[in-house]
Amino acid sequence: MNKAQGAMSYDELRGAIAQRHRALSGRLQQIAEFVLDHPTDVALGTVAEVAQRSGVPPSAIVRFAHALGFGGFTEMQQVFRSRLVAGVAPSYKARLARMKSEEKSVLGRQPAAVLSRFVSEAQSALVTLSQSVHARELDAATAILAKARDIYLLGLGGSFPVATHLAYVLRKLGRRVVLLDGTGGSIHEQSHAATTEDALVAISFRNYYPDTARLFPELVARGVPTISITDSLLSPIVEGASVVFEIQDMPEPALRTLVAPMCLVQAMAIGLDLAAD
Amino acid sequence: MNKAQGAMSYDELRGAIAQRHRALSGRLQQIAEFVLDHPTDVALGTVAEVAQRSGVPPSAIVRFAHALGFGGFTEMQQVFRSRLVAGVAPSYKARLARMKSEEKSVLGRQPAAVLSRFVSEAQSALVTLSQSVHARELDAATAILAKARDIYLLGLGGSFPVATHLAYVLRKLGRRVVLLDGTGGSIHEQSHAATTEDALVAISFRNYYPDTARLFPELVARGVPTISITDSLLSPIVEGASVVFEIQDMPEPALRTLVAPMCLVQAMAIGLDLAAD
DNA sequence: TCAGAAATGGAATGAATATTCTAATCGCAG
DNA sequence: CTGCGATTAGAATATTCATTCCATTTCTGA
Repeated sequence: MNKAQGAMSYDELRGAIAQRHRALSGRLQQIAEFVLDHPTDVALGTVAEVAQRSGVPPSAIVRFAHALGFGGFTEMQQVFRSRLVAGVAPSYKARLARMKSEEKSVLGRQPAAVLSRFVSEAQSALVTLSQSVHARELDAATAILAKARDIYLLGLGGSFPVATHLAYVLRKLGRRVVLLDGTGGSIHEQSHAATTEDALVAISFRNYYPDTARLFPELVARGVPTISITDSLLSPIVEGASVVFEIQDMPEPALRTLVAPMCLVQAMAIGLDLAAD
Repeated sequence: MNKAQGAMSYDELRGAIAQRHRALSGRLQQIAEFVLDHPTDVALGTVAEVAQRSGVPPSAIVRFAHALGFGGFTEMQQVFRSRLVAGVAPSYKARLARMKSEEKSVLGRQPAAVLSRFVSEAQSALVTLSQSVHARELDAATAILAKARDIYLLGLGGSFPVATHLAYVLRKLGRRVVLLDGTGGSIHEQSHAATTEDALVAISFRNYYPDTARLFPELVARGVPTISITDSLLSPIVEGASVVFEIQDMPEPALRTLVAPMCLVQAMAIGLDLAAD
């Protein structure tokens, strides 16, 4: 009733409820048991819904929140909601908050701190990658590459390193690769020979490089099987693609690490090689 | 507008949004992009909040929901909430178990298994990186780059993606960069203008690219301050370097992920930018 | 350039919601 | 059995919210 409950984590709240459980009145104990058993209902439901499911009148729910030191049900609900967002987005929220705060502090500006920040960012990007990429897509992608005579790679601007890396690995594995980099003329000319017998791997993140957005539909229209690696289903290289890998939470261009797409393309290339035997 | 949207999963909704995106009007497209980027905000926020964060009037949000075939915002929100609920149920343990089982199942030859192997390799590479790089070296490196007029980047063969990535980030930050890639002539000519006022970042791993081994000593001899990123103190770009970053345990060329050097160069670039203010 | 159509923004509206208030009930000591 | 304080339930209330409506602006095609 007296504690400051301003910023409380879900686990702390669980502890507080368990601790005070004995001291609560009958109805309030009943509610305590319900909310610990059904935290998701509390997070997303209204007072009336929670009241009905736990078999108490709505006002009792509000009294329960008051007894725990919250200003009302809405305030308590925030804690239950934080549990949901923590479960679904281990990277996103924490990353934004951390970057914001560290960016301004003196500590965050020292190169060593910057490095450790990028390392942990890369870690979470890898976790997200392994969760969001499904076996079906990878199988489809390697199948396309296996049948391709020549493999065309389209990745410009910030995505160029990914394309060059994939080119390097594929060539090491003996595949015929055409890297569309615009050197010595237009990309159009470089890609002119691509047919339905070949394959295209396109990589593009915001802001989508104009040439990529322009060339991609042309190759799709010519019937070239296409694997897209991008950060949004709305990107210009999604429509018409045979396989799409979506890599979420790419930070702004200067801050993105490319760790996730680099890993992905390498897994594609090596997986292709292993499956071929 | 016509589909029955009764029971729709979050992934299905994503697909539907992406599919109709082009057919939507300007404002609605803007909202489509926002909701795909901030699904959590949509799940937990009110119409007014979502409207404000996405920079549109509340009525537009409702029209967006209608355009997708929902009866209103509340109906659409249910789908976004289902994502939160799904994310919290199979918690940490289940995810780990899934990775473990996938790793062993039916050989490690399936593409999905290959990906998870690269991911965990990359994870450990990042840990090693943050342990082996010391603040003193990073400070020295950023100091060199801060004083440099032009920054020359030398990374060929398998290291080329690292060089292009560093070039991209440095240019985004407004630095003058010369990427030594041998396009349109010899690398020697490209590097001819480098002086003691400039700086060189050299990246090379086994087997050391011949051109790199040849060019590096020349620039050192001309007194160009040099930062080397390599995998052994015996590599040809160590002797004479002002700062050396040694990244150990690099696998054979085709299998290496470049995750560690990518992170390192980015931390260098951003650290340089933050320290400059 | 103009007319018609589509889209947009903002205010108005009515529903839904959390909260408060009060009368009734319960528990309990004397 | 009685009276008092704590507790409760449900109605009343004030607030917040989603939705609708309409005047205005912005596209589109001739």
